[in-house]
Amino acid sequence: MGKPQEQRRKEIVQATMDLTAEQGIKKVTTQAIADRVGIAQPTVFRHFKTREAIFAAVIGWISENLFKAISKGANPDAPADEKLQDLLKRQLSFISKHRAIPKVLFSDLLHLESPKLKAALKQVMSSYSTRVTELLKEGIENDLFRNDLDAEETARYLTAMIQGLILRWSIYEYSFALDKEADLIWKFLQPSLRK
Amino acid sequence: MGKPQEQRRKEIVQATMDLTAEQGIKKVTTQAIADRVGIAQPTVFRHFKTREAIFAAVIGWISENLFKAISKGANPDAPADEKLQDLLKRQLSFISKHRAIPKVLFSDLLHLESPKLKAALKQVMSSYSTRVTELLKEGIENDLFRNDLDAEETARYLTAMIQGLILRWSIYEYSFALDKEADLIWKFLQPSLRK
DNA sequence: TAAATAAGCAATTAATTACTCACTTTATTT
DNA sequence: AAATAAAGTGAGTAATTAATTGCTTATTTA
Repeated sequence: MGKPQEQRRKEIVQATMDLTAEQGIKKVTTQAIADRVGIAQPTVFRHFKTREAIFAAVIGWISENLFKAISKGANPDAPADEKLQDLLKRQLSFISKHRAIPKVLFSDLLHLESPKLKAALKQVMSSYSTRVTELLKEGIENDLFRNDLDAEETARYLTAMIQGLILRWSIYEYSFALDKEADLIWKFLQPSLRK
Repeated sequence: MGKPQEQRRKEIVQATMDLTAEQGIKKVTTQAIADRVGIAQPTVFRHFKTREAIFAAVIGWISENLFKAISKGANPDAPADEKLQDLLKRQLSFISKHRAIPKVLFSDLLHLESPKLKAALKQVMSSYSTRVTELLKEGIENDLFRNDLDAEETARYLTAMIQGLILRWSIYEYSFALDKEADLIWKFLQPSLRK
């Protein structure tokens, strides 16, 4: 045998993410993945049934680690506005370390190419949006945010803004520090959120 | 001869946009385009040198018509805040009528697949951003907007929010009225912009 | 240590698809 | 009406690439 199953799977997922960040999804062929990992192309299919399954695993990895990143070490007793700001910071910091994310997020995968992957990505976004909504509701109840805010609607705006920011970061070849944007955005939105 | 050059080119561009809206860029093969137009596949290459050239023409069409749509009939004497709100409305209204736009905007085209198309798309976005910046500057000078706003930065946030909104609209299969969002967003951002 | 199993590979396949070629049809020009 | 040239086509080509197959090698485990 070669390397044990689990390790190889991880290597393949990691290589796929690296290649995606560098070259975009379309150029990530099973051959390219194999080359990067240092195995033959058919061996890839020993570990994943299809190419799509590899990207499903990538989305799984992103999902799992994004939620770890935005919750790990967060202070649950902080006021809601601080928790929300912290969430933004952690999210942007995490994404800034994983450049494959925007390429996966803004790819043809999302656009009917693969219904399964699309559903998986929607799930990630939806969970994220729910978390933002919760924090907004908490903040509204505690008089930290304007009480005429619609939490769901506001969460959609926040999410939209972040996604747009990430798109720009990706289009401009990661040429600015994504994680530094969190404070600026927060400052800009303050008047729209604050009581 | 068949139809005159210019008309066929337009038909091909239109068919490409329709197919892109329905099925995403990847599935828009030259065969699919030919079928939709009602010509043979090789005939497509009489009118466009390559598939990429077709998409370049699509981006050209979007660019041209977006700028027509956001300027046509606008009142140049209105105050800057009204003009900005109007711009948002017109933009969302235009995009809501052309569902191919998000698929082109959020496609692998943008991600290193084709440097030329990427440059073309960047150009469109950049022109749009410039227009928003101008209106913001005008509004700041005329005391309609907060004078501590950074026009460029604020334009980026606005653009990001709109792009994020469009992404959501596309992911959720156009299931909400995009053009109705303009007023809501404007209302939400009011406190962050207004003097 | 033998049997079973997992991991690996070289060689191929099958499907897709942008693009070409040689030729025909149709419209326009002189 | 003949000449010209643009528009159109059927039949290919060449390249790419996900996935399969049959066989080999290494690792467990019974």
